[in-house]
Amino acid sequence: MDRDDLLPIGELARRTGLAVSAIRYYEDKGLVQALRTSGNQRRFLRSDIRRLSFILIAQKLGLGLAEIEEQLAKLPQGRTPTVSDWQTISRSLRKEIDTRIALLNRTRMKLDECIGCGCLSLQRCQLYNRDDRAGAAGPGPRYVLG
Amino acid sequence: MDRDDLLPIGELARRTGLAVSAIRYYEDKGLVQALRTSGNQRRFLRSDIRRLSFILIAQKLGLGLAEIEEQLAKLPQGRTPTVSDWQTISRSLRKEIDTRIALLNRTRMKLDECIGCGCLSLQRCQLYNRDDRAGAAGPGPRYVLG
DNA sequence: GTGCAACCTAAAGCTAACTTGAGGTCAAGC
DNA sequence: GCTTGACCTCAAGTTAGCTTTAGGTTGCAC
Repeated sequence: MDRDDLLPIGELARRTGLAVSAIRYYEDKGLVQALRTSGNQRRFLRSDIRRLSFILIAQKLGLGLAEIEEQLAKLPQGRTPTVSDWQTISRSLRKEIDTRIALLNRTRMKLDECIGCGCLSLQRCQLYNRDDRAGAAGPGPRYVLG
Repeated sequence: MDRDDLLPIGELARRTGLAVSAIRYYEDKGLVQALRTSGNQRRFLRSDIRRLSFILIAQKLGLGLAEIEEQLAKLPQGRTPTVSDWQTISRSLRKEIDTRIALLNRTRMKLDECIGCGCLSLQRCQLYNRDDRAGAAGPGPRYVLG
């Protein structure tokens, strides 16, 4: 881990596509940590590129920064993350993706039925009928939204 | 369309699971319209239940209110939406879902490769390698994020 | 040793999508 | 006719996730 492995914030921004201000914001929120030069400038580890990239991907999945931090908390404090550190965290992300795909499939199936029956605007709609007919099973399109 | 078909805002809230304040907000944004009683209270059509439910579903898909409004704009102004009105709009939503599922599948595939190779933390990562190795193809995990 | 881009902090501003609060009105039951 | 809960408006507040602004410092190149 020699000097050359330490990146100034601008370089990290270039590598990740993030804005410098965003990275500082993440540091503030505890999602990344930076070393400091004698002149108080931030210096990041190479491994922070992955860390930030992970944040980007997880965000796309709709996770909030707080949840992402929980995931990242599984990574080691002092040392650079190993292969299996990232494997653990990736698997967890994969589960998240699976869940989302399943939910979308469910929604799509219901929607297909709707397209067929013209639902969404009719009494016999699979999505809303329960509430609309009975008005007792709790409000809204919860059937589809889980 | 007699009197009984007109719902006060609280009833609509109950039916959709939305907060009264949220419905007022949507009206303000032009997503729903309300009739008014002589005493200036809002009265909604039954069909607004679907309209609001549609908003809820579309939101779950990550659409913003502005985009949702675009969709809803396809519905007729004066009259109650027909079967085929909703079919049109549902099909459009279905496309959106398809896109999202495809993106998630792509991300998952890449992530699977990563779990196998330990990526995310290594040089040979499929997700980041391009940038990290070449540093030229543009920043960040764009490969996966599209 | 000087210039200037890149860096620093702290605070304020921004957008989305609402909620909350203040102060007042409406309408249905007793 | 009075109480009470549901309704009204308008303005301000809230959370997330940043960006922008202002005013100042660092560090590398010439």
